[in-house]
Amino acid sequence: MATMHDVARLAQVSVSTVSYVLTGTRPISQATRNKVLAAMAELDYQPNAMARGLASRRSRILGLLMPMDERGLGATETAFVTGAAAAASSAGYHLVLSPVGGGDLEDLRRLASQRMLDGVVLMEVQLADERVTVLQETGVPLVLIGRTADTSTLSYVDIDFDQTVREAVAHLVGLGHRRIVYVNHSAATLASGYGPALRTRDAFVAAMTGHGLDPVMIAAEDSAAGGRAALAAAFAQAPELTAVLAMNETAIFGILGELTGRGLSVPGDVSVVSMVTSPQVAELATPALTAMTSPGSALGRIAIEALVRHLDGPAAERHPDGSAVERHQQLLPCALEVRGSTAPPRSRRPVRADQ
Amino acid sequence: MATMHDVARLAQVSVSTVSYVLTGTRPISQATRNKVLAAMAELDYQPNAMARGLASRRSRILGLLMPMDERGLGATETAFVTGAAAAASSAGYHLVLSPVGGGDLEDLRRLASQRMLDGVVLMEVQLADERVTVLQETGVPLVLIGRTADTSTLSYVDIDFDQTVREAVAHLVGLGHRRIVYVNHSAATLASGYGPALRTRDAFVAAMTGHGLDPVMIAAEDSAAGGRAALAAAFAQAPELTAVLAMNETAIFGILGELTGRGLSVPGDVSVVSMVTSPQVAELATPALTAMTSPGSALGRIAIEALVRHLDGPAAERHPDGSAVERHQQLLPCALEVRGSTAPPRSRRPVRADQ
DNA sequence: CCGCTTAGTCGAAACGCTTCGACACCGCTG
DNA sequence: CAGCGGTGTCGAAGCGTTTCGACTAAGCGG
Repeated sequence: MATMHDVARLAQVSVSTVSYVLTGTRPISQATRNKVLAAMAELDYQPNAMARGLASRRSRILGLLMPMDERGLGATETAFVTGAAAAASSAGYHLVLSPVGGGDLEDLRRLASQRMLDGVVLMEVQLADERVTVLQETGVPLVLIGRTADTSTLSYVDIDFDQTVREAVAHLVGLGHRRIVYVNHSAATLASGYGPALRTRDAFVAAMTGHGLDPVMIAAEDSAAGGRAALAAAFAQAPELTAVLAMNETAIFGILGELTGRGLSVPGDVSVVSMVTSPQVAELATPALTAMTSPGSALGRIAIEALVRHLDGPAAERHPDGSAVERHQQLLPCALEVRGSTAPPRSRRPVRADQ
Repeated sequence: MATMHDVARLAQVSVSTVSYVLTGTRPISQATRNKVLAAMAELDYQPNAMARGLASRRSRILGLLMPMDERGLGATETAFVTGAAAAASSAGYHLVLSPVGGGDLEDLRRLASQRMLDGVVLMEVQLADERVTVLQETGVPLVLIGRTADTSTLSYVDIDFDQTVREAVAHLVGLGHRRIVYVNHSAATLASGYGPALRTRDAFVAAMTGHGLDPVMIAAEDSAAGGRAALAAAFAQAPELTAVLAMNETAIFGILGELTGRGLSVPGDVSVVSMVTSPQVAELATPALTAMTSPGSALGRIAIEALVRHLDGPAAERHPDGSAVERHQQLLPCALEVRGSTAPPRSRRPVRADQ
């Protein structure tokens, strides 16, 4: 491994000059620059990231902390990651993903305190999230995807669940549906304070009552079986339902399966809208699902851009004691994409008894 | 941020002593150790990863290079990642995931040359994979998931596709199926030299002819539509088929949809086996799919363990010119898990014309 | 009681880079 | 022609660790 010394010697300049060529911190004449560049090329020189980081006190590495649970990353999360990676790379940063499990809060603190990460994006934030507290304590610049309950001191980017639900409901109501059931995440997830689940619940109630309709919500486990059970529960609570709005991307296949099992057709008998879903997943179903497409890659890009702006910003105070560090707080709506799973309700739908 | 100097001063010892307490490189008396530990606790000291890395020439960071395409990480890949992360963490390493897109070979070289990664695991290896070459050139310790065509100088862990296909076919043949169609990845994927697709193709031909049966393979695009088209093609080529073996996790939902669309029931009319699939995905379908479950987390764990063994090994030469660095080469089979999508074929299946 | 190992500690030299202060040289202005 | 601001370059002092050689004080066999 060639070092800057080697390059400097070969180019017959001082080490600092080589450094200036690399970083552009000070003006260097074209002639010198060329000599140095030539030497670097000849030696196949690559700067040592550690040394650079130590001396400059910035690693140019951004961390994306993603909880990795067993059910994997959907296309939504993936879009998010790729958007973030692209944004980071074009800002001259590396993005590393760190799969942080649930339990290791101490691990998180260590990771953040070791000064290896210039900044951090935290995904899947809960309304009350200890990880946020821990990260804030370490003083590492932080942007959230999702929001905690109190967002006053935080930067975040999140989906505009309110508007998303409102649009979805409007779409169904516009088609003529009156009896719409919302299949949310599980009761346990709701109880744990998972923001999207809670916010969509409230938004659904608001949207439905706004249309003068009765909001029926079912909590479903994140599995196909959960979806089936949810649909059964839905028919029990609202036998005359004509439309299902589902937040639970995993349960939706169970919902569809159960619908078919009951001899009901989609969208003939029941319309289905999937929320916060990627086109890829929506296309998996038969018929392809009308869905609220999440702004995945935009979300990632914006989060990183906010972080970078903070890092590269002029007077970016790291530990401002009360001083006004600018916060970036932004909501992005999902876009309605109509596919084959929604249609006007049958005008005189034959009432089927719940089996 | 407290430094070692601060700790040393507070504990009234030298800096090197603090370092020895931390690393255990040299014996330290219990009394001194306690003083130092107390000082560290009091100052909330966290070693600076950069400085440590610079001085010791090892970052204790392992990279998991994963191509992130638009269709996201399945549960299989996720299991893989979590397995790897757990193994890394218990070996005292951090695991970072780097989403490397397709094009940036130069980027890859830079990443690997910057001495920020002690070792690298590369996922989704193609039979002819330039990334492998690039990484080998940088001299960074490397373990592959998957294999290139020539594996002589490489360490890898991979799925035993041969055995997996053999078992899947045996399961179907054991049930009485004679006419089995294999739905592989797309023709383009095959042409690009994607190992799993090629190896399973060959294994399928071998397994079927071994049973005295005629192997029919269809290439399907990675989408629901691709699955539908594939099924249509399958019926065109083998109208009397009673079983489908699918490698293409994405296409399988299209296959199921098309089957239903044709009025065929699973497993009554046609049995379906999904290969290299996670239980989570298998459960999404109705009925739940009989599948060959991939050894995801074991794969990740083993890859990392092999890498760590190489790094922590006694005389681990980084650039051995011809010397025998031990290679780790291992194949893991997928496990057959029978669910609801396979059954004996109808003895006298009513022949349906292709629509 | 003498040299020899061994446990325990220290000081200083790296590690490979950034960055600060200094300085030389240039062409200008007044 | 003194003085000045700008440009281009250098040397050296860090950045926060690890690690090496050296030193001291015991402990011990002969």
